[in-house]
Amino acid sequence: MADQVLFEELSHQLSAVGAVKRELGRNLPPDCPPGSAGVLTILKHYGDMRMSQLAELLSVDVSVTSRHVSHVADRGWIKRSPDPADKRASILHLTDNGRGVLDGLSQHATDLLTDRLHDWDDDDVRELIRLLARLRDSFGECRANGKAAHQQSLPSPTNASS
Amino acid sequence: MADQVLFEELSHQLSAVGAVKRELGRNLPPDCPPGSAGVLTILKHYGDMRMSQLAELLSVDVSVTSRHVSHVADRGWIKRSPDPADKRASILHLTDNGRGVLDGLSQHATDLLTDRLHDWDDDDVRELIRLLARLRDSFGECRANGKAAHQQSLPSPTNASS
DNA sequence: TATTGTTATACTCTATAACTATA
DNA sequence: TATAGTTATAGAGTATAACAATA
Repeated sequence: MADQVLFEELSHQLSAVGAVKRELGRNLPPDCPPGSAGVLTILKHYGDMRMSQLAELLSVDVSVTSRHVSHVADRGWIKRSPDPADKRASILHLTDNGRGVLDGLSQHATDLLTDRLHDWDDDDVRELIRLLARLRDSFGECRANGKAAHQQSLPSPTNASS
Repeated sequence: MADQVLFEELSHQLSAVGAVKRELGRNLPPDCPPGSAGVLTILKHYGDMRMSQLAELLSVDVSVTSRHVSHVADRGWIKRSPDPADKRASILHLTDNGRGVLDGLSQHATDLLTDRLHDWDDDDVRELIRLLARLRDSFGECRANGKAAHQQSLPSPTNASS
């Protein structure tokens, strides 16, 4: 348990992350805004899933996810297959086309980070990843209260294409 | 220097921070959106400054900063004083009124973080703050290339009210 | 001529609420 | 009745460009 001064400072630093995120979101293909990139990234990372699961992993409302999904589906970057277990739902699947787009995005992000973080060593990067993931868990638990079933049914992160 | 897999993961985790920021931005007073809170926070943290410096610290364009500043100035939370050294510029100053609003915001953020991060210890919080600050520096340096003068003229962070 | 700051415009992201179809 | 997704609406953030005043 930390004290108030630390929490104020953390709050401050979290706000500043926005600039980094915007920088990472620049120079994307015109048809691929950050929201679309997020969809593709999650699908590659975790594999096929339903809309509701994707929304949970993106940490945004299902309605928002629906629009992003439509955007990438219109461009053939993902495919919506009917879910045999529930006719209301669809299974979202990253297409080869989408995988190609994602490879470009990934390369762009890597290039930028390679430049900006040239003086970081692996341990610091790993530590930052670990703490951000934990931060997200700490905030996400309460949101998933009482309906943790989907966590179990989610596939583990698998970089299927690499 | 880290490798591509780490950078992809970092990019992914950074995206997820948005949910935490939105959670922190909820339940603010109706007249104080996150952008206003950012202005007040920076002014308390660093002291009086000009619009351009504030924009730099917020990591957004001056035009955006101008709008946020107008919003909080209209409500008497900051004061714009003419800059004796340059008639085009103003010095932004946090008022007592604004300090009061900020105390409320700060309390809200602290309460939320106290709840969510109840199982974190100080060291992990400090480490996350350190890495986020460094991340910001790594991205900020390039932006200030060739015009680093303002960095020297900025007062050091001082929690003037605490 | 260059710089500080303001304003108009347009784009993206987000949540809420109402709605359809299925469970 | 409850849940999966879609769509319409509205609010907030941001950047670009054109502009006024001053350096």
